[in-house]
Amino acid sequence: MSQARPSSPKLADFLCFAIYSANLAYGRAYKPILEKLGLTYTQYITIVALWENDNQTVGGLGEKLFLESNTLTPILKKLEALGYLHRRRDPADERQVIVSLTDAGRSLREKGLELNLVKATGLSVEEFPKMQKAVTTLRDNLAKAARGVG
Amino acid sequence: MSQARPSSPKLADFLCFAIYSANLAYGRAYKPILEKLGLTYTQYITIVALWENDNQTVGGLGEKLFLESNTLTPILKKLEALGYLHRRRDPADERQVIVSLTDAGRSLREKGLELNLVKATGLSVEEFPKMQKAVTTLRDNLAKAARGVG
DNA sequence: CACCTTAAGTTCGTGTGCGATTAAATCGTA
DNA sequence: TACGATTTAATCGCACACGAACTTAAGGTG
Repeated sequence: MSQARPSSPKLADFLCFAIYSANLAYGRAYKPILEKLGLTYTQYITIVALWENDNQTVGGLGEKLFLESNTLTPILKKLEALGYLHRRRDPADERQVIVSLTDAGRSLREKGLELNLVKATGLSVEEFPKMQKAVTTLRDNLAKAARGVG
Repeated sequence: MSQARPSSPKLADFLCFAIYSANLAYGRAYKPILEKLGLTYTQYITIVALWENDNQTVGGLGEKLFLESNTLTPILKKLEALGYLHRRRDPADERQVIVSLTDAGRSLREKGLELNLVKATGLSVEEFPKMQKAVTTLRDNLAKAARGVG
C-alpha cells in the first residue's frame, strides 16, 4: 500500500463526503424500522410532507422534498398502489395533479410511526436542533449556489 | 390545502431530512463541475480515496467509502473502462481484487481538480471544520446504532 | 380564432445503493 | 489431508435521482 503525497486531499476533510456518508448511515438506520411498514425512506418523507399539508400538487410537493417530478411520479404511483394516497388532475388546471392522502395514509401517523432516532445521533437535546438548523442552512446555501446565485 | 394537525411532525424539524436534502444539494452543486471531467460524484470520491491510498482491495475501499462491493464493483469497472484504474486479483489471495490508479487516474489530481465548494457552503473558515467534524461524528454514531451497538 | 410560447407531469435511459444469492478461494479442524 | 465454515467479489433485482425528450394544457398575441 503506497503512501499518499503530502498534497493529497483527504476524504476525511471533505464536508461533502461527511454529508454523503451520513446520509447513507441514516438510510441504514431507518431501513429496519421502515421496512416493517413496507415503506422506503423516500416514500416515508413523502407521506410526512402530506401530513403537514394535504392536497398538494406534484410540483409543490417536489419543492418541499427537493425532488423533481420525474423522481416523484413513480414514487407517488407506488404509494397510490399501496393505498396511501390518491392522484387526480386539478379540474381548474388540468396540467396539475393533486395528491391527497387516503384514510390509510393518514392513519400511518397514528400507528405509532413517530420515528425517533434522536438517541442514535448521539446528540443532546440542546445540540440536536442546532445541528438540524446548521445542516438546513448549509443545504440552502448549496442550493442557492447551484442555481447560480451567489 | 388543508391544515396539518398540531401533533403533525414537521419535515423541517427532521435531522434526517436535513442531511438527505443537503446531500441532494451537494450533488447538484458538484454535477456541473464533475461532468466536465465525465465523472459522477461516487466515481470522484472513489478516485480521491485511491489518491489517499493506492492499491486497495475492494473491501478496504468500501470501508473508507461506506459502500458494499455490490455497489463498488460496477463503479470500479466503469472507472477501469475510462482508463483511470486497474483491477487485478491479489496473487497472494485470489479472493481479493487490488485496485490501483493508472497514470491518468493520478493525473486527475494535478489537473486542477481540487474541487473547492467551500464558498458555496456559506461557512466561515472557522465554522467549516467544526461542521465537518460534527457531521462525521453524527455519521459514526448512526452507523454504530445501525450495527446494533449502543 | 390561429399560432406560438410557456408550464406541469410523464416516460425513458443511466448510474448509484443495497438486500439476497452465487462463485471461488481460503481457513480450521478433525 | 479431507471437508465444512468463512471470506471476498461479483451478479441480480428493486428503488431512487436526474437529464432529456415528450404530451397535454394553459396563456399570450396578432
